[in-house]
Amino acid sequence: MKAETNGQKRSQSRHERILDAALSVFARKGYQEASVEEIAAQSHTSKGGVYFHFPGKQAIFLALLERSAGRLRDKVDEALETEADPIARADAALLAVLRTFSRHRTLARFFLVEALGAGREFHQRLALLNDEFAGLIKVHLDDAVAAGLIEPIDTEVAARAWFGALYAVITHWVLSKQPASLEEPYNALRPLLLRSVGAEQAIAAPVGR
Amino acid sequence: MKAETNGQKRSQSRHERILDAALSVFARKGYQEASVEEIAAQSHTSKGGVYFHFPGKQAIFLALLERSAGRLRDKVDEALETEADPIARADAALLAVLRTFSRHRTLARFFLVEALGAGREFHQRLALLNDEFAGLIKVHLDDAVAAGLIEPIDTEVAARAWFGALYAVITHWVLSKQPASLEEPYNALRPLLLRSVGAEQAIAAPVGR
DNA sequence: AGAAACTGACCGACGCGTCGGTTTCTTGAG
DNA sequence: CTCAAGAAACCGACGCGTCGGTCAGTTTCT
Repeated sequence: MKAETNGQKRSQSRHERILDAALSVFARKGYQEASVEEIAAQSHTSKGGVYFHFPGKQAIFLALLERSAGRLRDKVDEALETEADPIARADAALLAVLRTFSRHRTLARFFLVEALGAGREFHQRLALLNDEFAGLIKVHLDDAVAAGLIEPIDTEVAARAWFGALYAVITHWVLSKQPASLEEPYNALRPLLLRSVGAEQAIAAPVGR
Repeated sequence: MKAETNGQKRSQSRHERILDAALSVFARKGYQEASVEEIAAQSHTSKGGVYFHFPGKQAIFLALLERSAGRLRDKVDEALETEADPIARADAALLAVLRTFSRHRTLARFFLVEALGAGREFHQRLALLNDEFAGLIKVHLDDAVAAGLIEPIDTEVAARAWFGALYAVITHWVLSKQPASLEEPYNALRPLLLRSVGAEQAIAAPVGR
């Protein structure tokens, strides 16, 4: 199919431009305060143009959420491929998330702060995404237990605790302006997480920059 | 001064009733969806009556936040008095928070979920409250380090990690309907937290019900 | 020529906050 | 104790700004 016409290309790029603008506006103003008009202006189109591509404001937000989650997922998957040891894989996943957010503060703000303020309709989707990531950690902790690397623990709770700890550290970084890098606090966090599941021997050198 | 007149008493109780209603409505609908009208109805008063006691919707929310935070603080302070050992004190603080939320799901939902969705104006205040609680944990971890109970670590990050872990576990409990009690997951969480700061010897029997 | 993409003026719902008016309480003089 | 007068508390209809969403008309592509 030679469906890759100019029209579709134009449409495609406009579609992306709208999402880019939405990310910027949502991160800057929050969901409620962001107006469709402003997203339209920032993507160099008009309100009607936006409504040609999306059925409504909510859909823009959801689409942006999915796109962002997908990109984050890709980063994590990519990082997972470089490690074999279960503990190292979990560690790599956390580090990948942290590095992505570290480079894209806007994304971090959107994901961790503004998404929660977007309204009841999104809590469900957000909870699923959180569960997905916590579940990812859990899988590797389970592997580590199975491999005898760490002693048996409640990996469900451990995974959620890791997730929450990472979440708290990143969110604090997003909301304050202090630490230039996220990797510095992570170097302090990592040993804590590893020790918490009884994997002190796995504590390696600090992550480089 | 015998200012404790009937009028002030009536006013006081109405004031409280409005906050009680606001807690219920905010927890049920979220900040944006909650209407002042509905809060008025639920507190058996009128819109004008509400506006006599509060300058606006935002002020109601803020007042409720402060009242709730104060009550939680009291619970924590109370729990702290029963323990002497720094690690036990930090543990007691966490448990007090957990138990309070466990008993008042509405409060938990308001504090941990809806408050974030209330808008940009509240992030500052919320961040301060979080810092306050994380700071409380930090103090006791510092004490534990000073007393040689645990080895020196970055207590700032450790405190935030503890906070985040607790936060994640409670939030998951709020959003899902599964575990009847919060104390069960906490019994799994506690050893993790203690181990994370190298205080395994302090792991005592599970908390009773 | 016809379809797809886009424009922006306009509509309508929604809900916060206001305000003139009413009820309930407090006070103190008779 | 009684009652008038002022203060405090309360009521609810309405004004008004805001913004998501619509649509008839225009431009750009195939």
